[in-house]
Amino acid sequence: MDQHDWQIVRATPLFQTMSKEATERLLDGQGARVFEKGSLLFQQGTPADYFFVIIDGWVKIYRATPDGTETVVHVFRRGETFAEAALFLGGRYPVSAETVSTSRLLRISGQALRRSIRDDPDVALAMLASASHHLKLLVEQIELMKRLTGPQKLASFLVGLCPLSDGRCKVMLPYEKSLVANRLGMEPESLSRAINKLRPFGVQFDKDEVVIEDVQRLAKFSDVSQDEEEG
Amino acid sequence: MDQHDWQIVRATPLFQTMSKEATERLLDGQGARVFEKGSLLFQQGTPADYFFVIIDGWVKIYRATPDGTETVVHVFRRGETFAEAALFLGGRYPVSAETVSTSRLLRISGQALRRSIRDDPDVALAMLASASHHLKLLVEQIELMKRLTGPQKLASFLVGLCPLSDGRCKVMLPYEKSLVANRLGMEPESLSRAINKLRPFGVQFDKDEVVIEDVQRLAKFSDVSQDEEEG
DNA sequence: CGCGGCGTTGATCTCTGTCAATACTTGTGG
DNA sequence: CCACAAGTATTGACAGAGATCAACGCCGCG
Repeated sequence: MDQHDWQIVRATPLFQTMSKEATERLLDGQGARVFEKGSLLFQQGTPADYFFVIIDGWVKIYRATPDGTETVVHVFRRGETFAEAALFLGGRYPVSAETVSTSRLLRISGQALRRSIRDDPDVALAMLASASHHLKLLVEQIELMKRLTGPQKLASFLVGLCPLSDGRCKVMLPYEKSLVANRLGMEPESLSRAINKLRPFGVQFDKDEVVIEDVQRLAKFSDVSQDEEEG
Repeated sequence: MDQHDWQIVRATPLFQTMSKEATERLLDGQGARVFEKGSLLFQQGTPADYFFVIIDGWVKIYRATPDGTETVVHVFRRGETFAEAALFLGGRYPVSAETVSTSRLLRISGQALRRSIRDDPDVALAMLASASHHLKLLVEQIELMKRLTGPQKLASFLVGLCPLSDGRCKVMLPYEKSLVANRLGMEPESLSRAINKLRPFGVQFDKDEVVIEDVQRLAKFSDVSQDEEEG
């Protein structure tokens, strides 16, 4: 693993509070593996033996429903870990995971993790911090889903993509629009319409490139009751 | 703490995998305290020093939004623990908590918990199992919110209230309908209408008493696309 | 008795899902 | 280089679900 990858690992919520030694022990000298776009990392219901660190790329976590449709629970990005929780839940993944872009991932053994937790209380605390962080993310997502309209959800999604919190900003949609739509709990058609409704607020879409005139204004739009701004 | 309370504690996801000794150390000889309906247990943004075990009653976890409305994230019941996660998240509660019925709660110090985790790896694993359980609940709730219509959400809520998984069942709504509505992500008016739509499926409402003719039928209704049953 | 909180009902409107038709993109093979 | 097919995105028309607004009933309480 090179210096760059190491930096990303050390910046994750899970590893940032963990000691250098404990981290190295867990990684066990393994490097990141490349997964093509669309690779199934694990499937709902199968034994949970590993968790993952995303060095680069995007991974969707989803549940398949009886009638074949899938519900995207979350899409993780570079610098995040996922599936740690599954290792403590009776040994089976409660969701499925798939790369939605070509990605580089570290795979870490659940066995090793358990051993580390037993050996080093700090690892345990780091795990708890990371799990709590995930909880918080989900809580926020629930709130978001309940409160906001389609265009507002899109706005808050875009704001989350921006590296800056104000001013002008150009970002790229990290994955397909149909996935963005699912992620935001709407149909692709509704996403298209949401995109148009955002245009008057200084958001220009061109393919998968998005130019946001004023990030703060967009953030405001996603927070306040929709018609308090000029339309 | 009497025998009965102890049994409830030992049945929680958190304590069931924890040793008897570790549990006793955490409880520290303290008994359950009674909280009137409407008691604020902690407020979003304040320092997170304790977590709670519900011996009896119901507690809502919610977030206040800028414009004054509140979004209910979850309502916990007897035999559940909550706010553990907050103890590992930079020291502040990210949500508020309030009893929605008169309740008996155990309050456990975050300090003591951290100490226990350092002393005993099994406590750490129990905590992780519990956090993972909460994660799973939230994931399920997200899926539920995205996929189901109002009546279906109500149906799945009622099924969750039933002690049995089939046959006839009579339950009481544990808290006000307006809270049920918020919990299910809809307006009180829509809940009223959902109640009516469930009547043809063998669900009778009388005030806060609900008689369900056939729990399994109701469960099926909440799972399948709405119009596959007679209506 | 009258007030206030909660719940229901009705009318209306808005948003989103659905279905169908049409672009646009990409990759394939001639 | 072009033709074609498959996947993906957009647009329009329509219907249904739910929000909103307003009115009213119910009930507990001073």
